[in-house]
Amino acid sequence: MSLRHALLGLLVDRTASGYDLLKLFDTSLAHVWPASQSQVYGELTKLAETGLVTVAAEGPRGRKDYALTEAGMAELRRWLGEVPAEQPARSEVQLRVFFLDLLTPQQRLAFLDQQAERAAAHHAELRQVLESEDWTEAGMLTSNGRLSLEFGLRFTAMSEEWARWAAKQITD
Amino acid sequence: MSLRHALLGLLVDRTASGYDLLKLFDTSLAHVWPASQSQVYGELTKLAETGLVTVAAEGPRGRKDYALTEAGMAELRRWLGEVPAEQPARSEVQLRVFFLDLLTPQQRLAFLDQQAERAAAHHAELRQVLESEDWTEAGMLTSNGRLSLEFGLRFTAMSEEWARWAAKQITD
DNA sequence: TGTTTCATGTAAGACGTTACATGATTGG
DNA sequence: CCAATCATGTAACGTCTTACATGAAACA
Repeated sequence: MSLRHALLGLLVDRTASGYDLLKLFDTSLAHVWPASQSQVYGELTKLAETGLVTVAAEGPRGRKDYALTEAGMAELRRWLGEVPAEQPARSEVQLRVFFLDLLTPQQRLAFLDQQAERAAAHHAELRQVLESEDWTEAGMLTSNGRLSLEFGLRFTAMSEEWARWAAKQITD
Repeated sequence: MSLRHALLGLLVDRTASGYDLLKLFDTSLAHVWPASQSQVYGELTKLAETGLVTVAAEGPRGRKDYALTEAGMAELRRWLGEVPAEQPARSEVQLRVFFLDLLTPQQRLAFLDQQAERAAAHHAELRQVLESEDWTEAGMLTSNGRLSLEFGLRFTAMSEEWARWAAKQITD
């Protein structure tokens, strides 16, 4: 139930509509916990029913401004205090690697090259975020966002290196 | 639909029952694409209905030995030839990092330390697999399995380093 | 006035998890 | 004969994706 907690977390220092939250997801949380429109609206309704958030105000086009309740804040803290369960790591790319020898040598190499390129592109994208963001501002990329971004940078760098290494391995 | 293709892939060089496949998942594919018992049996039934696999033989306790059909092999190759869609990376851990400042400084440090320990433990586990497996044997860990294992090793090493780095960052 | 942006909602279906349910065979 | 292992299946429930549907307000 991480989506629920992501929403609660985003509502800690602002009140927001589903529409606003959706944009926050697309910017700050996109690489960490993506969510679709229907999911966000659905979850907000449930959250309001449970009393973890309330509709603090209604705006122009049926806009509902949600605010975190005390119960919501308590739930968020409870979740953060929990020891997270180890989540099963699923990687379609690694699954393909398992069956790589069903491809021709050229195809294998092309696949790994492509993965390397992809990781490099993603890395560059994150680097741009790092350089463009104003880390002192109270946007959503606080110092914590910086930590998470660093993880992304390291992950993409590692992924590219691995793909290059793997390509070399299968060339022998 | 990766589960489907994982099953087809495992049936390339052996015929196997759902029970056998389940064990293969728990050993070789556990870290790449885990699957539950009900999922495996359900998918095999669908696969047989579609004609991608057939029941080649029936054994003792209602055991069904599945074999890959030509259509199944074709589908597997088609899938492997495809350019994989970039999959949304969800990480509960990184989501928690985003909201880390709702915890006390001690809790934050404890969380990151725990993550570092977890990554280190996972890394050690994979290293054991690397050292114990006989890579020349035709078990399921072929040279491809080696590539995938290397990814796991690098990923867990990177994760630990990141967590240690992050812990240092928040100490300042 | 017409296009863009804001804004919310629902429905169908795929995928995954956990739990329940059942029974045959093997080996000690 | 009893326990462990082999072996399959179903049902309920939660999550996520894609697509459909609708309309108000802002702005040019």
